[in-house]
Amino acid sequence: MSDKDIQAEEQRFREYLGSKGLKFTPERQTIFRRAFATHKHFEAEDLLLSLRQDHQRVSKATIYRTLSLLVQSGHLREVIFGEKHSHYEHVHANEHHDHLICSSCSKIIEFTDEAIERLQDEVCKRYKFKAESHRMQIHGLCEDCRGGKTFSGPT
Amino acid sequence: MSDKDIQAEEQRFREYLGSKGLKFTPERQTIFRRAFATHKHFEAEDLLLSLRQDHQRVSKATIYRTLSLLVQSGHLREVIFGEKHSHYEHVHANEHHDHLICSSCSKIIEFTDEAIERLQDEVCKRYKFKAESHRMQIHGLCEDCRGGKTFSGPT
DNA sequence: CTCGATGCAAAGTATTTGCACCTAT
DNA sequence: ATAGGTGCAAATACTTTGCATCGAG
Repeated sequence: MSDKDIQAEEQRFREYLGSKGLKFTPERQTIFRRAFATHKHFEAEDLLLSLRQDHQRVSKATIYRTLSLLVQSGHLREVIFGEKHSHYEHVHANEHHDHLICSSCSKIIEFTDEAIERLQDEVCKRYKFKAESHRMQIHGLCEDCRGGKTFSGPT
Repeated sequence: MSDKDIQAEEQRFREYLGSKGLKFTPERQTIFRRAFATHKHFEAEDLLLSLRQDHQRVSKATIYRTLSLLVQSGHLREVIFGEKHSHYEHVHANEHHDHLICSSCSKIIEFTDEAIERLQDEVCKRYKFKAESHRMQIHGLCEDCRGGKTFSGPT
């Protein structure tokens, strides 16, 4: 995602806030930019620490509140990897993908598969279900880890 | 799942415990039976309340400890629906399924789709990934909740 | 100026753990 | 007998909330 794209997204976030009578504060800008500066999954705590390292002080509460807004505005997507807390990833405009999660090294591989997407639509049709979002994860061992067979934990 | 099957599973759980030097206590039996008595998803708290209603007293700690054992023994599967806590479902021997989750009424519809399963295997092959388990969820509105709403699809 | 936003600390949830006593093997 | 199990309450981990103050629109 280019800087220009990020700028555009920031503008869109701004407009989203405006349309809801909410404000675009410096804190929200800081959080927005940091969330889009990284291209991997992160948790609320990661973001907090990352900002702290650069001496940007935003309270934990504001981070949670803003992440929630960014999910509502469609800028972030919540992904849950079997842990008890939320992970986020930013939405590169209309690009959906799913995840392969290595249970040994925790590596996360993203993939897309048109055929699977189509079949999901069919399943929905079968059940007269109106899909809003979906997520699919395959847990197992990645190429590197099947090799040495390092076994480290459950699913 | 028939009573006989459940008996057999209980026996298997007993053996699993034995093989690990663990004990088959009355509490574990109680929890095992209750977990298999219901055929829908449940949370730790549900199980606790259900037992309480029948005047079966098992501590919350023991429930958590036992559910964890049942996951390890392969009797339960953890399913996570985007909420912050775990849901469980018992594993009817080798029958895998996925979920449609209604965001309005929280109804959960189970489905299986051979074609999707096959495509998942292909994705794994593509990434040289050794799958151990996978989960797929589609969030949206169920037939009832779409209610009067006009069809949003084509035609 | 006026709502909405922020920080902080306290309150919630869901789950785990330390410990003294208990029990299946 | 003894390793492991149990209940309880306290501790965790993550997230939300109440409130006084602040600041964007």
